[in-house]
Amino acid sequence: MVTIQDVARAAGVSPATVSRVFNGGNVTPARAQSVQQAAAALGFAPNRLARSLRKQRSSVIALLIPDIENPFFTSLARGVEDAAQRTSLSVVLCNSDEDTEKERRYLEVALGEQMAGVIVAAASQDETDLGPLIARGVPVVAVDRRPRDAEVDAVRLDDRHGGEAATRHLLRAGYRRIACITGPQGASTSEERLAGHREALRAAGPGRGTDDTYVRHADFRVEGGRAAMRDLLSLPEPPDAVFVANNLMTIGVLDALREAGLTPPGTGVLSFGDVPWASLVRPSLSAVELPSYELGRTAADLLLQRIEGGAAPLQTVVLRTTLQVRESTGGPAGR
Amino acid sequence: MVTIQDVARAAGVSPATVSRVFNGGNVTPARAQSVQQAAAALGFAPNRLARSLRKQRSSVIALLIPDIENPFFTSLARGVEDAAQRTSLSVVLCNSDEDTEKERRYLEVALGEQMAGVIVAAASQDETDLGPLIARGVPVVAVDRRPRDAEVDAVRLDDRHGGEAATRHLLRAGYRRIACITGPQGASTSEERLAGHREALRAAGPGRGTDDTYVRHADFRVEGGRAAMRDLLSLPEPPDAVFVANNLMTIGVLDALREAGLTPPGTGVLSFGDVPWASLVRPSLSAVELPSYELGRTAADLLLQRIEGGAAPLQTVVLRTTLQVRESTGGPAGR
DNA sequence: GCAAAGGGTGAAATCCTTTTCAGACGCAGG
DNA sequence: CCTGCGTCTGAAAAGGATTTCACCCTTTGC
Repeated sequence: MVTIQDVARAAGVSPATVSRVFNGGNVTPARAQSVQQAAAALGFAPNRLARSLRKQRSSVIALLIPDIENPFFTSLARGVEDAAQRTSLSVVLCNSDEDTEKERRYLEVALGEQMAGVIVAAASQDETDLGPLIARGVPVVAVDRRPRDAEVDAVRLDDRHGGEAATRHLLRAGYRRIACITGPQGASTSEERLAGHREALRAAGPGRGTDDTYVRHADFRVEGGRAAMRDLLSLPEPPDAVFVANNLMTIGVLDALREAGLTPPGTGVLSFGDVPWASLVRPSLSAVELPSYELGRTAADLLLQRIEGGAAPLQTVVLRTTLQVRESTGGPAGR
Repeated sequence: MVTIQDVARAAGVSPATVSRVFNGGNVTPARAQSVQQAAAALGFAPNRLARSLRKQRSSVIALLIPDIENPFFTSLARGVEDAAQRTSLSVVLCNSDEDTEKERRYLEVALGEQMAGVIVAAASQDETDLGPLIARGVPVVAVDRRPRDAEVDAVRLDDRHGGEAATRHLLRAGYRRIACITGPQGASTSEERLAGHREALRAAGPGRGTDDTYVRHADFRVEGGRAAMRDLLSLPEPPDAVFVANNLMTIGVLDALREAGLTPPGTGVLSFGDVPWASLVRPSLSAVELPSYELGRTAADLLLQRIEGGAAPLQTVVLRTTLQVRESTGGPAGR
């Protein structure tokens, strides 16, 4: 391995000078050039471990997401990348797979590798422990999901408002028995979206939105959505519409409906988050649109700001969701 | 930051002994226990930079993929992760976005961070330079796409055979003017799949499969597929079927067809790789099924083997694709 | 003409761990 | 009783960069 020493020797200078050439110290142009030449000739590439060890900070930031197969998160990842692109920091992506143990391992790596910062969409509200990172002063931004009690910057969606708008739309379209399939208990996004759903129901009439006959908790994945929908359809009085709290579960829901010989808008379906490759779905569905890319970009901007040393008070940025109405024919069958 | 020194002091031993406790050296049980306790009490987490620097190898492997928004690659990534899971190595994902410059940067990071190994689905057959990694003895496995002239282990699909099977299927179904939308020039997968397509045409009759009227090169993305299909449809005599060389482009193709008021199987569509969330597509499409997950797992197994020190001769593993016939109604309209 | 300021440079310390080396000790075999 | 071997331990070197410090040499300002 060719080291800074080798370059120094070849260029007839000290290692300190070589370092200055690469990091913008004061070096006379002539010397700088001969160092450049020597480095090029020897094929010198700085050892980033040594550099990071000395600087007590690496030039990598980690992005920790719970499901790499969900287009929402990959789009978010693109946003993070594009923001980081403009700096000298690299992004590495870690997929926790909604597994708190895997997540814990990745957080440990981030800490041990002295990463410059971490953006995390927490696998769990309670078990995700950002304490060690925060204690060591590593900048952390929570994105999408907020870990409880963590003193960190956060960027999230207006989940509650989005959920409310979704169910209100179904109500306006004339549906009467509106179910909600939300995510796992303990995820902030699950709870908030469900809360919005309940609020819309409550506003629609006294006594509504208080019982859980039509509420199901699933796992934010295709299979979970399918199972939950099957379960709802097996009720003596099945729902005539459903608000689904994420994109993947909606795919399962659509599949369960098809199985049962039902299709929107006969049964109303409103998804929180666009169904991936939505152009393929006929008839097209209304959905709450999520600014996933911007979520990532905003989180990255915030993180970069912190890394630069911004000691501003903690912020929470809430991005607006928008209801995208797409059904050609709205409302339940028979209307 | 609490270091191994602090633990040593607290436990009344030397740093060397603490290191031995954590890395399985010979230490008397009593001493070992007091070290464990001291470490726990102080919340000691080893500095992975220092460790890697000393060991000349980190415990991270990099997976470099060209498009994180393509479910084929995310599934591959899951395969890599699951294989690595069983070892003490962590996987970090890097998205090159089909951009050779970004890819170069990530390869530089992998080298500079002394990563234990690299799995790469190359953004380009020619510009992807694995030389420095190989020169320094870092194990590298090429997956899916093979960089030209690189002396590395490889795991890939039988692209040519898959392409041939696809077009042969369309021929058998009675289509006459079969187009091919393949990936960018210079990607090994593009070329091979196209070669298979041509071979099937040639086998069908003399003089066929030799001109490029119905061949388009696109970019493996939705938009590229859409544009290419529009272009094909604008021909004086448009094709009556198309073999599309990847999943995302197929989505664009289906969209372009819908625009033009066409649908399969009136116009035949055969995709290399399942259309994501295929359960949503009606009528369902035949496709060449790709073992994406196994591709990742196999590549990781191979890499891990190399990292362990296996000095076996270079291998290329070719995984079989299978034609999945799904159309309820086969063949062109009017048959 | 002199003092102060500041640019350019190299030696050496530093970051934190692993690993080598040598020494101390206990025990078995002769 | 001595030799030899294996286990356990700590001091110190090693890994490769950055950064501090001290020094020299020019300028600049008065």
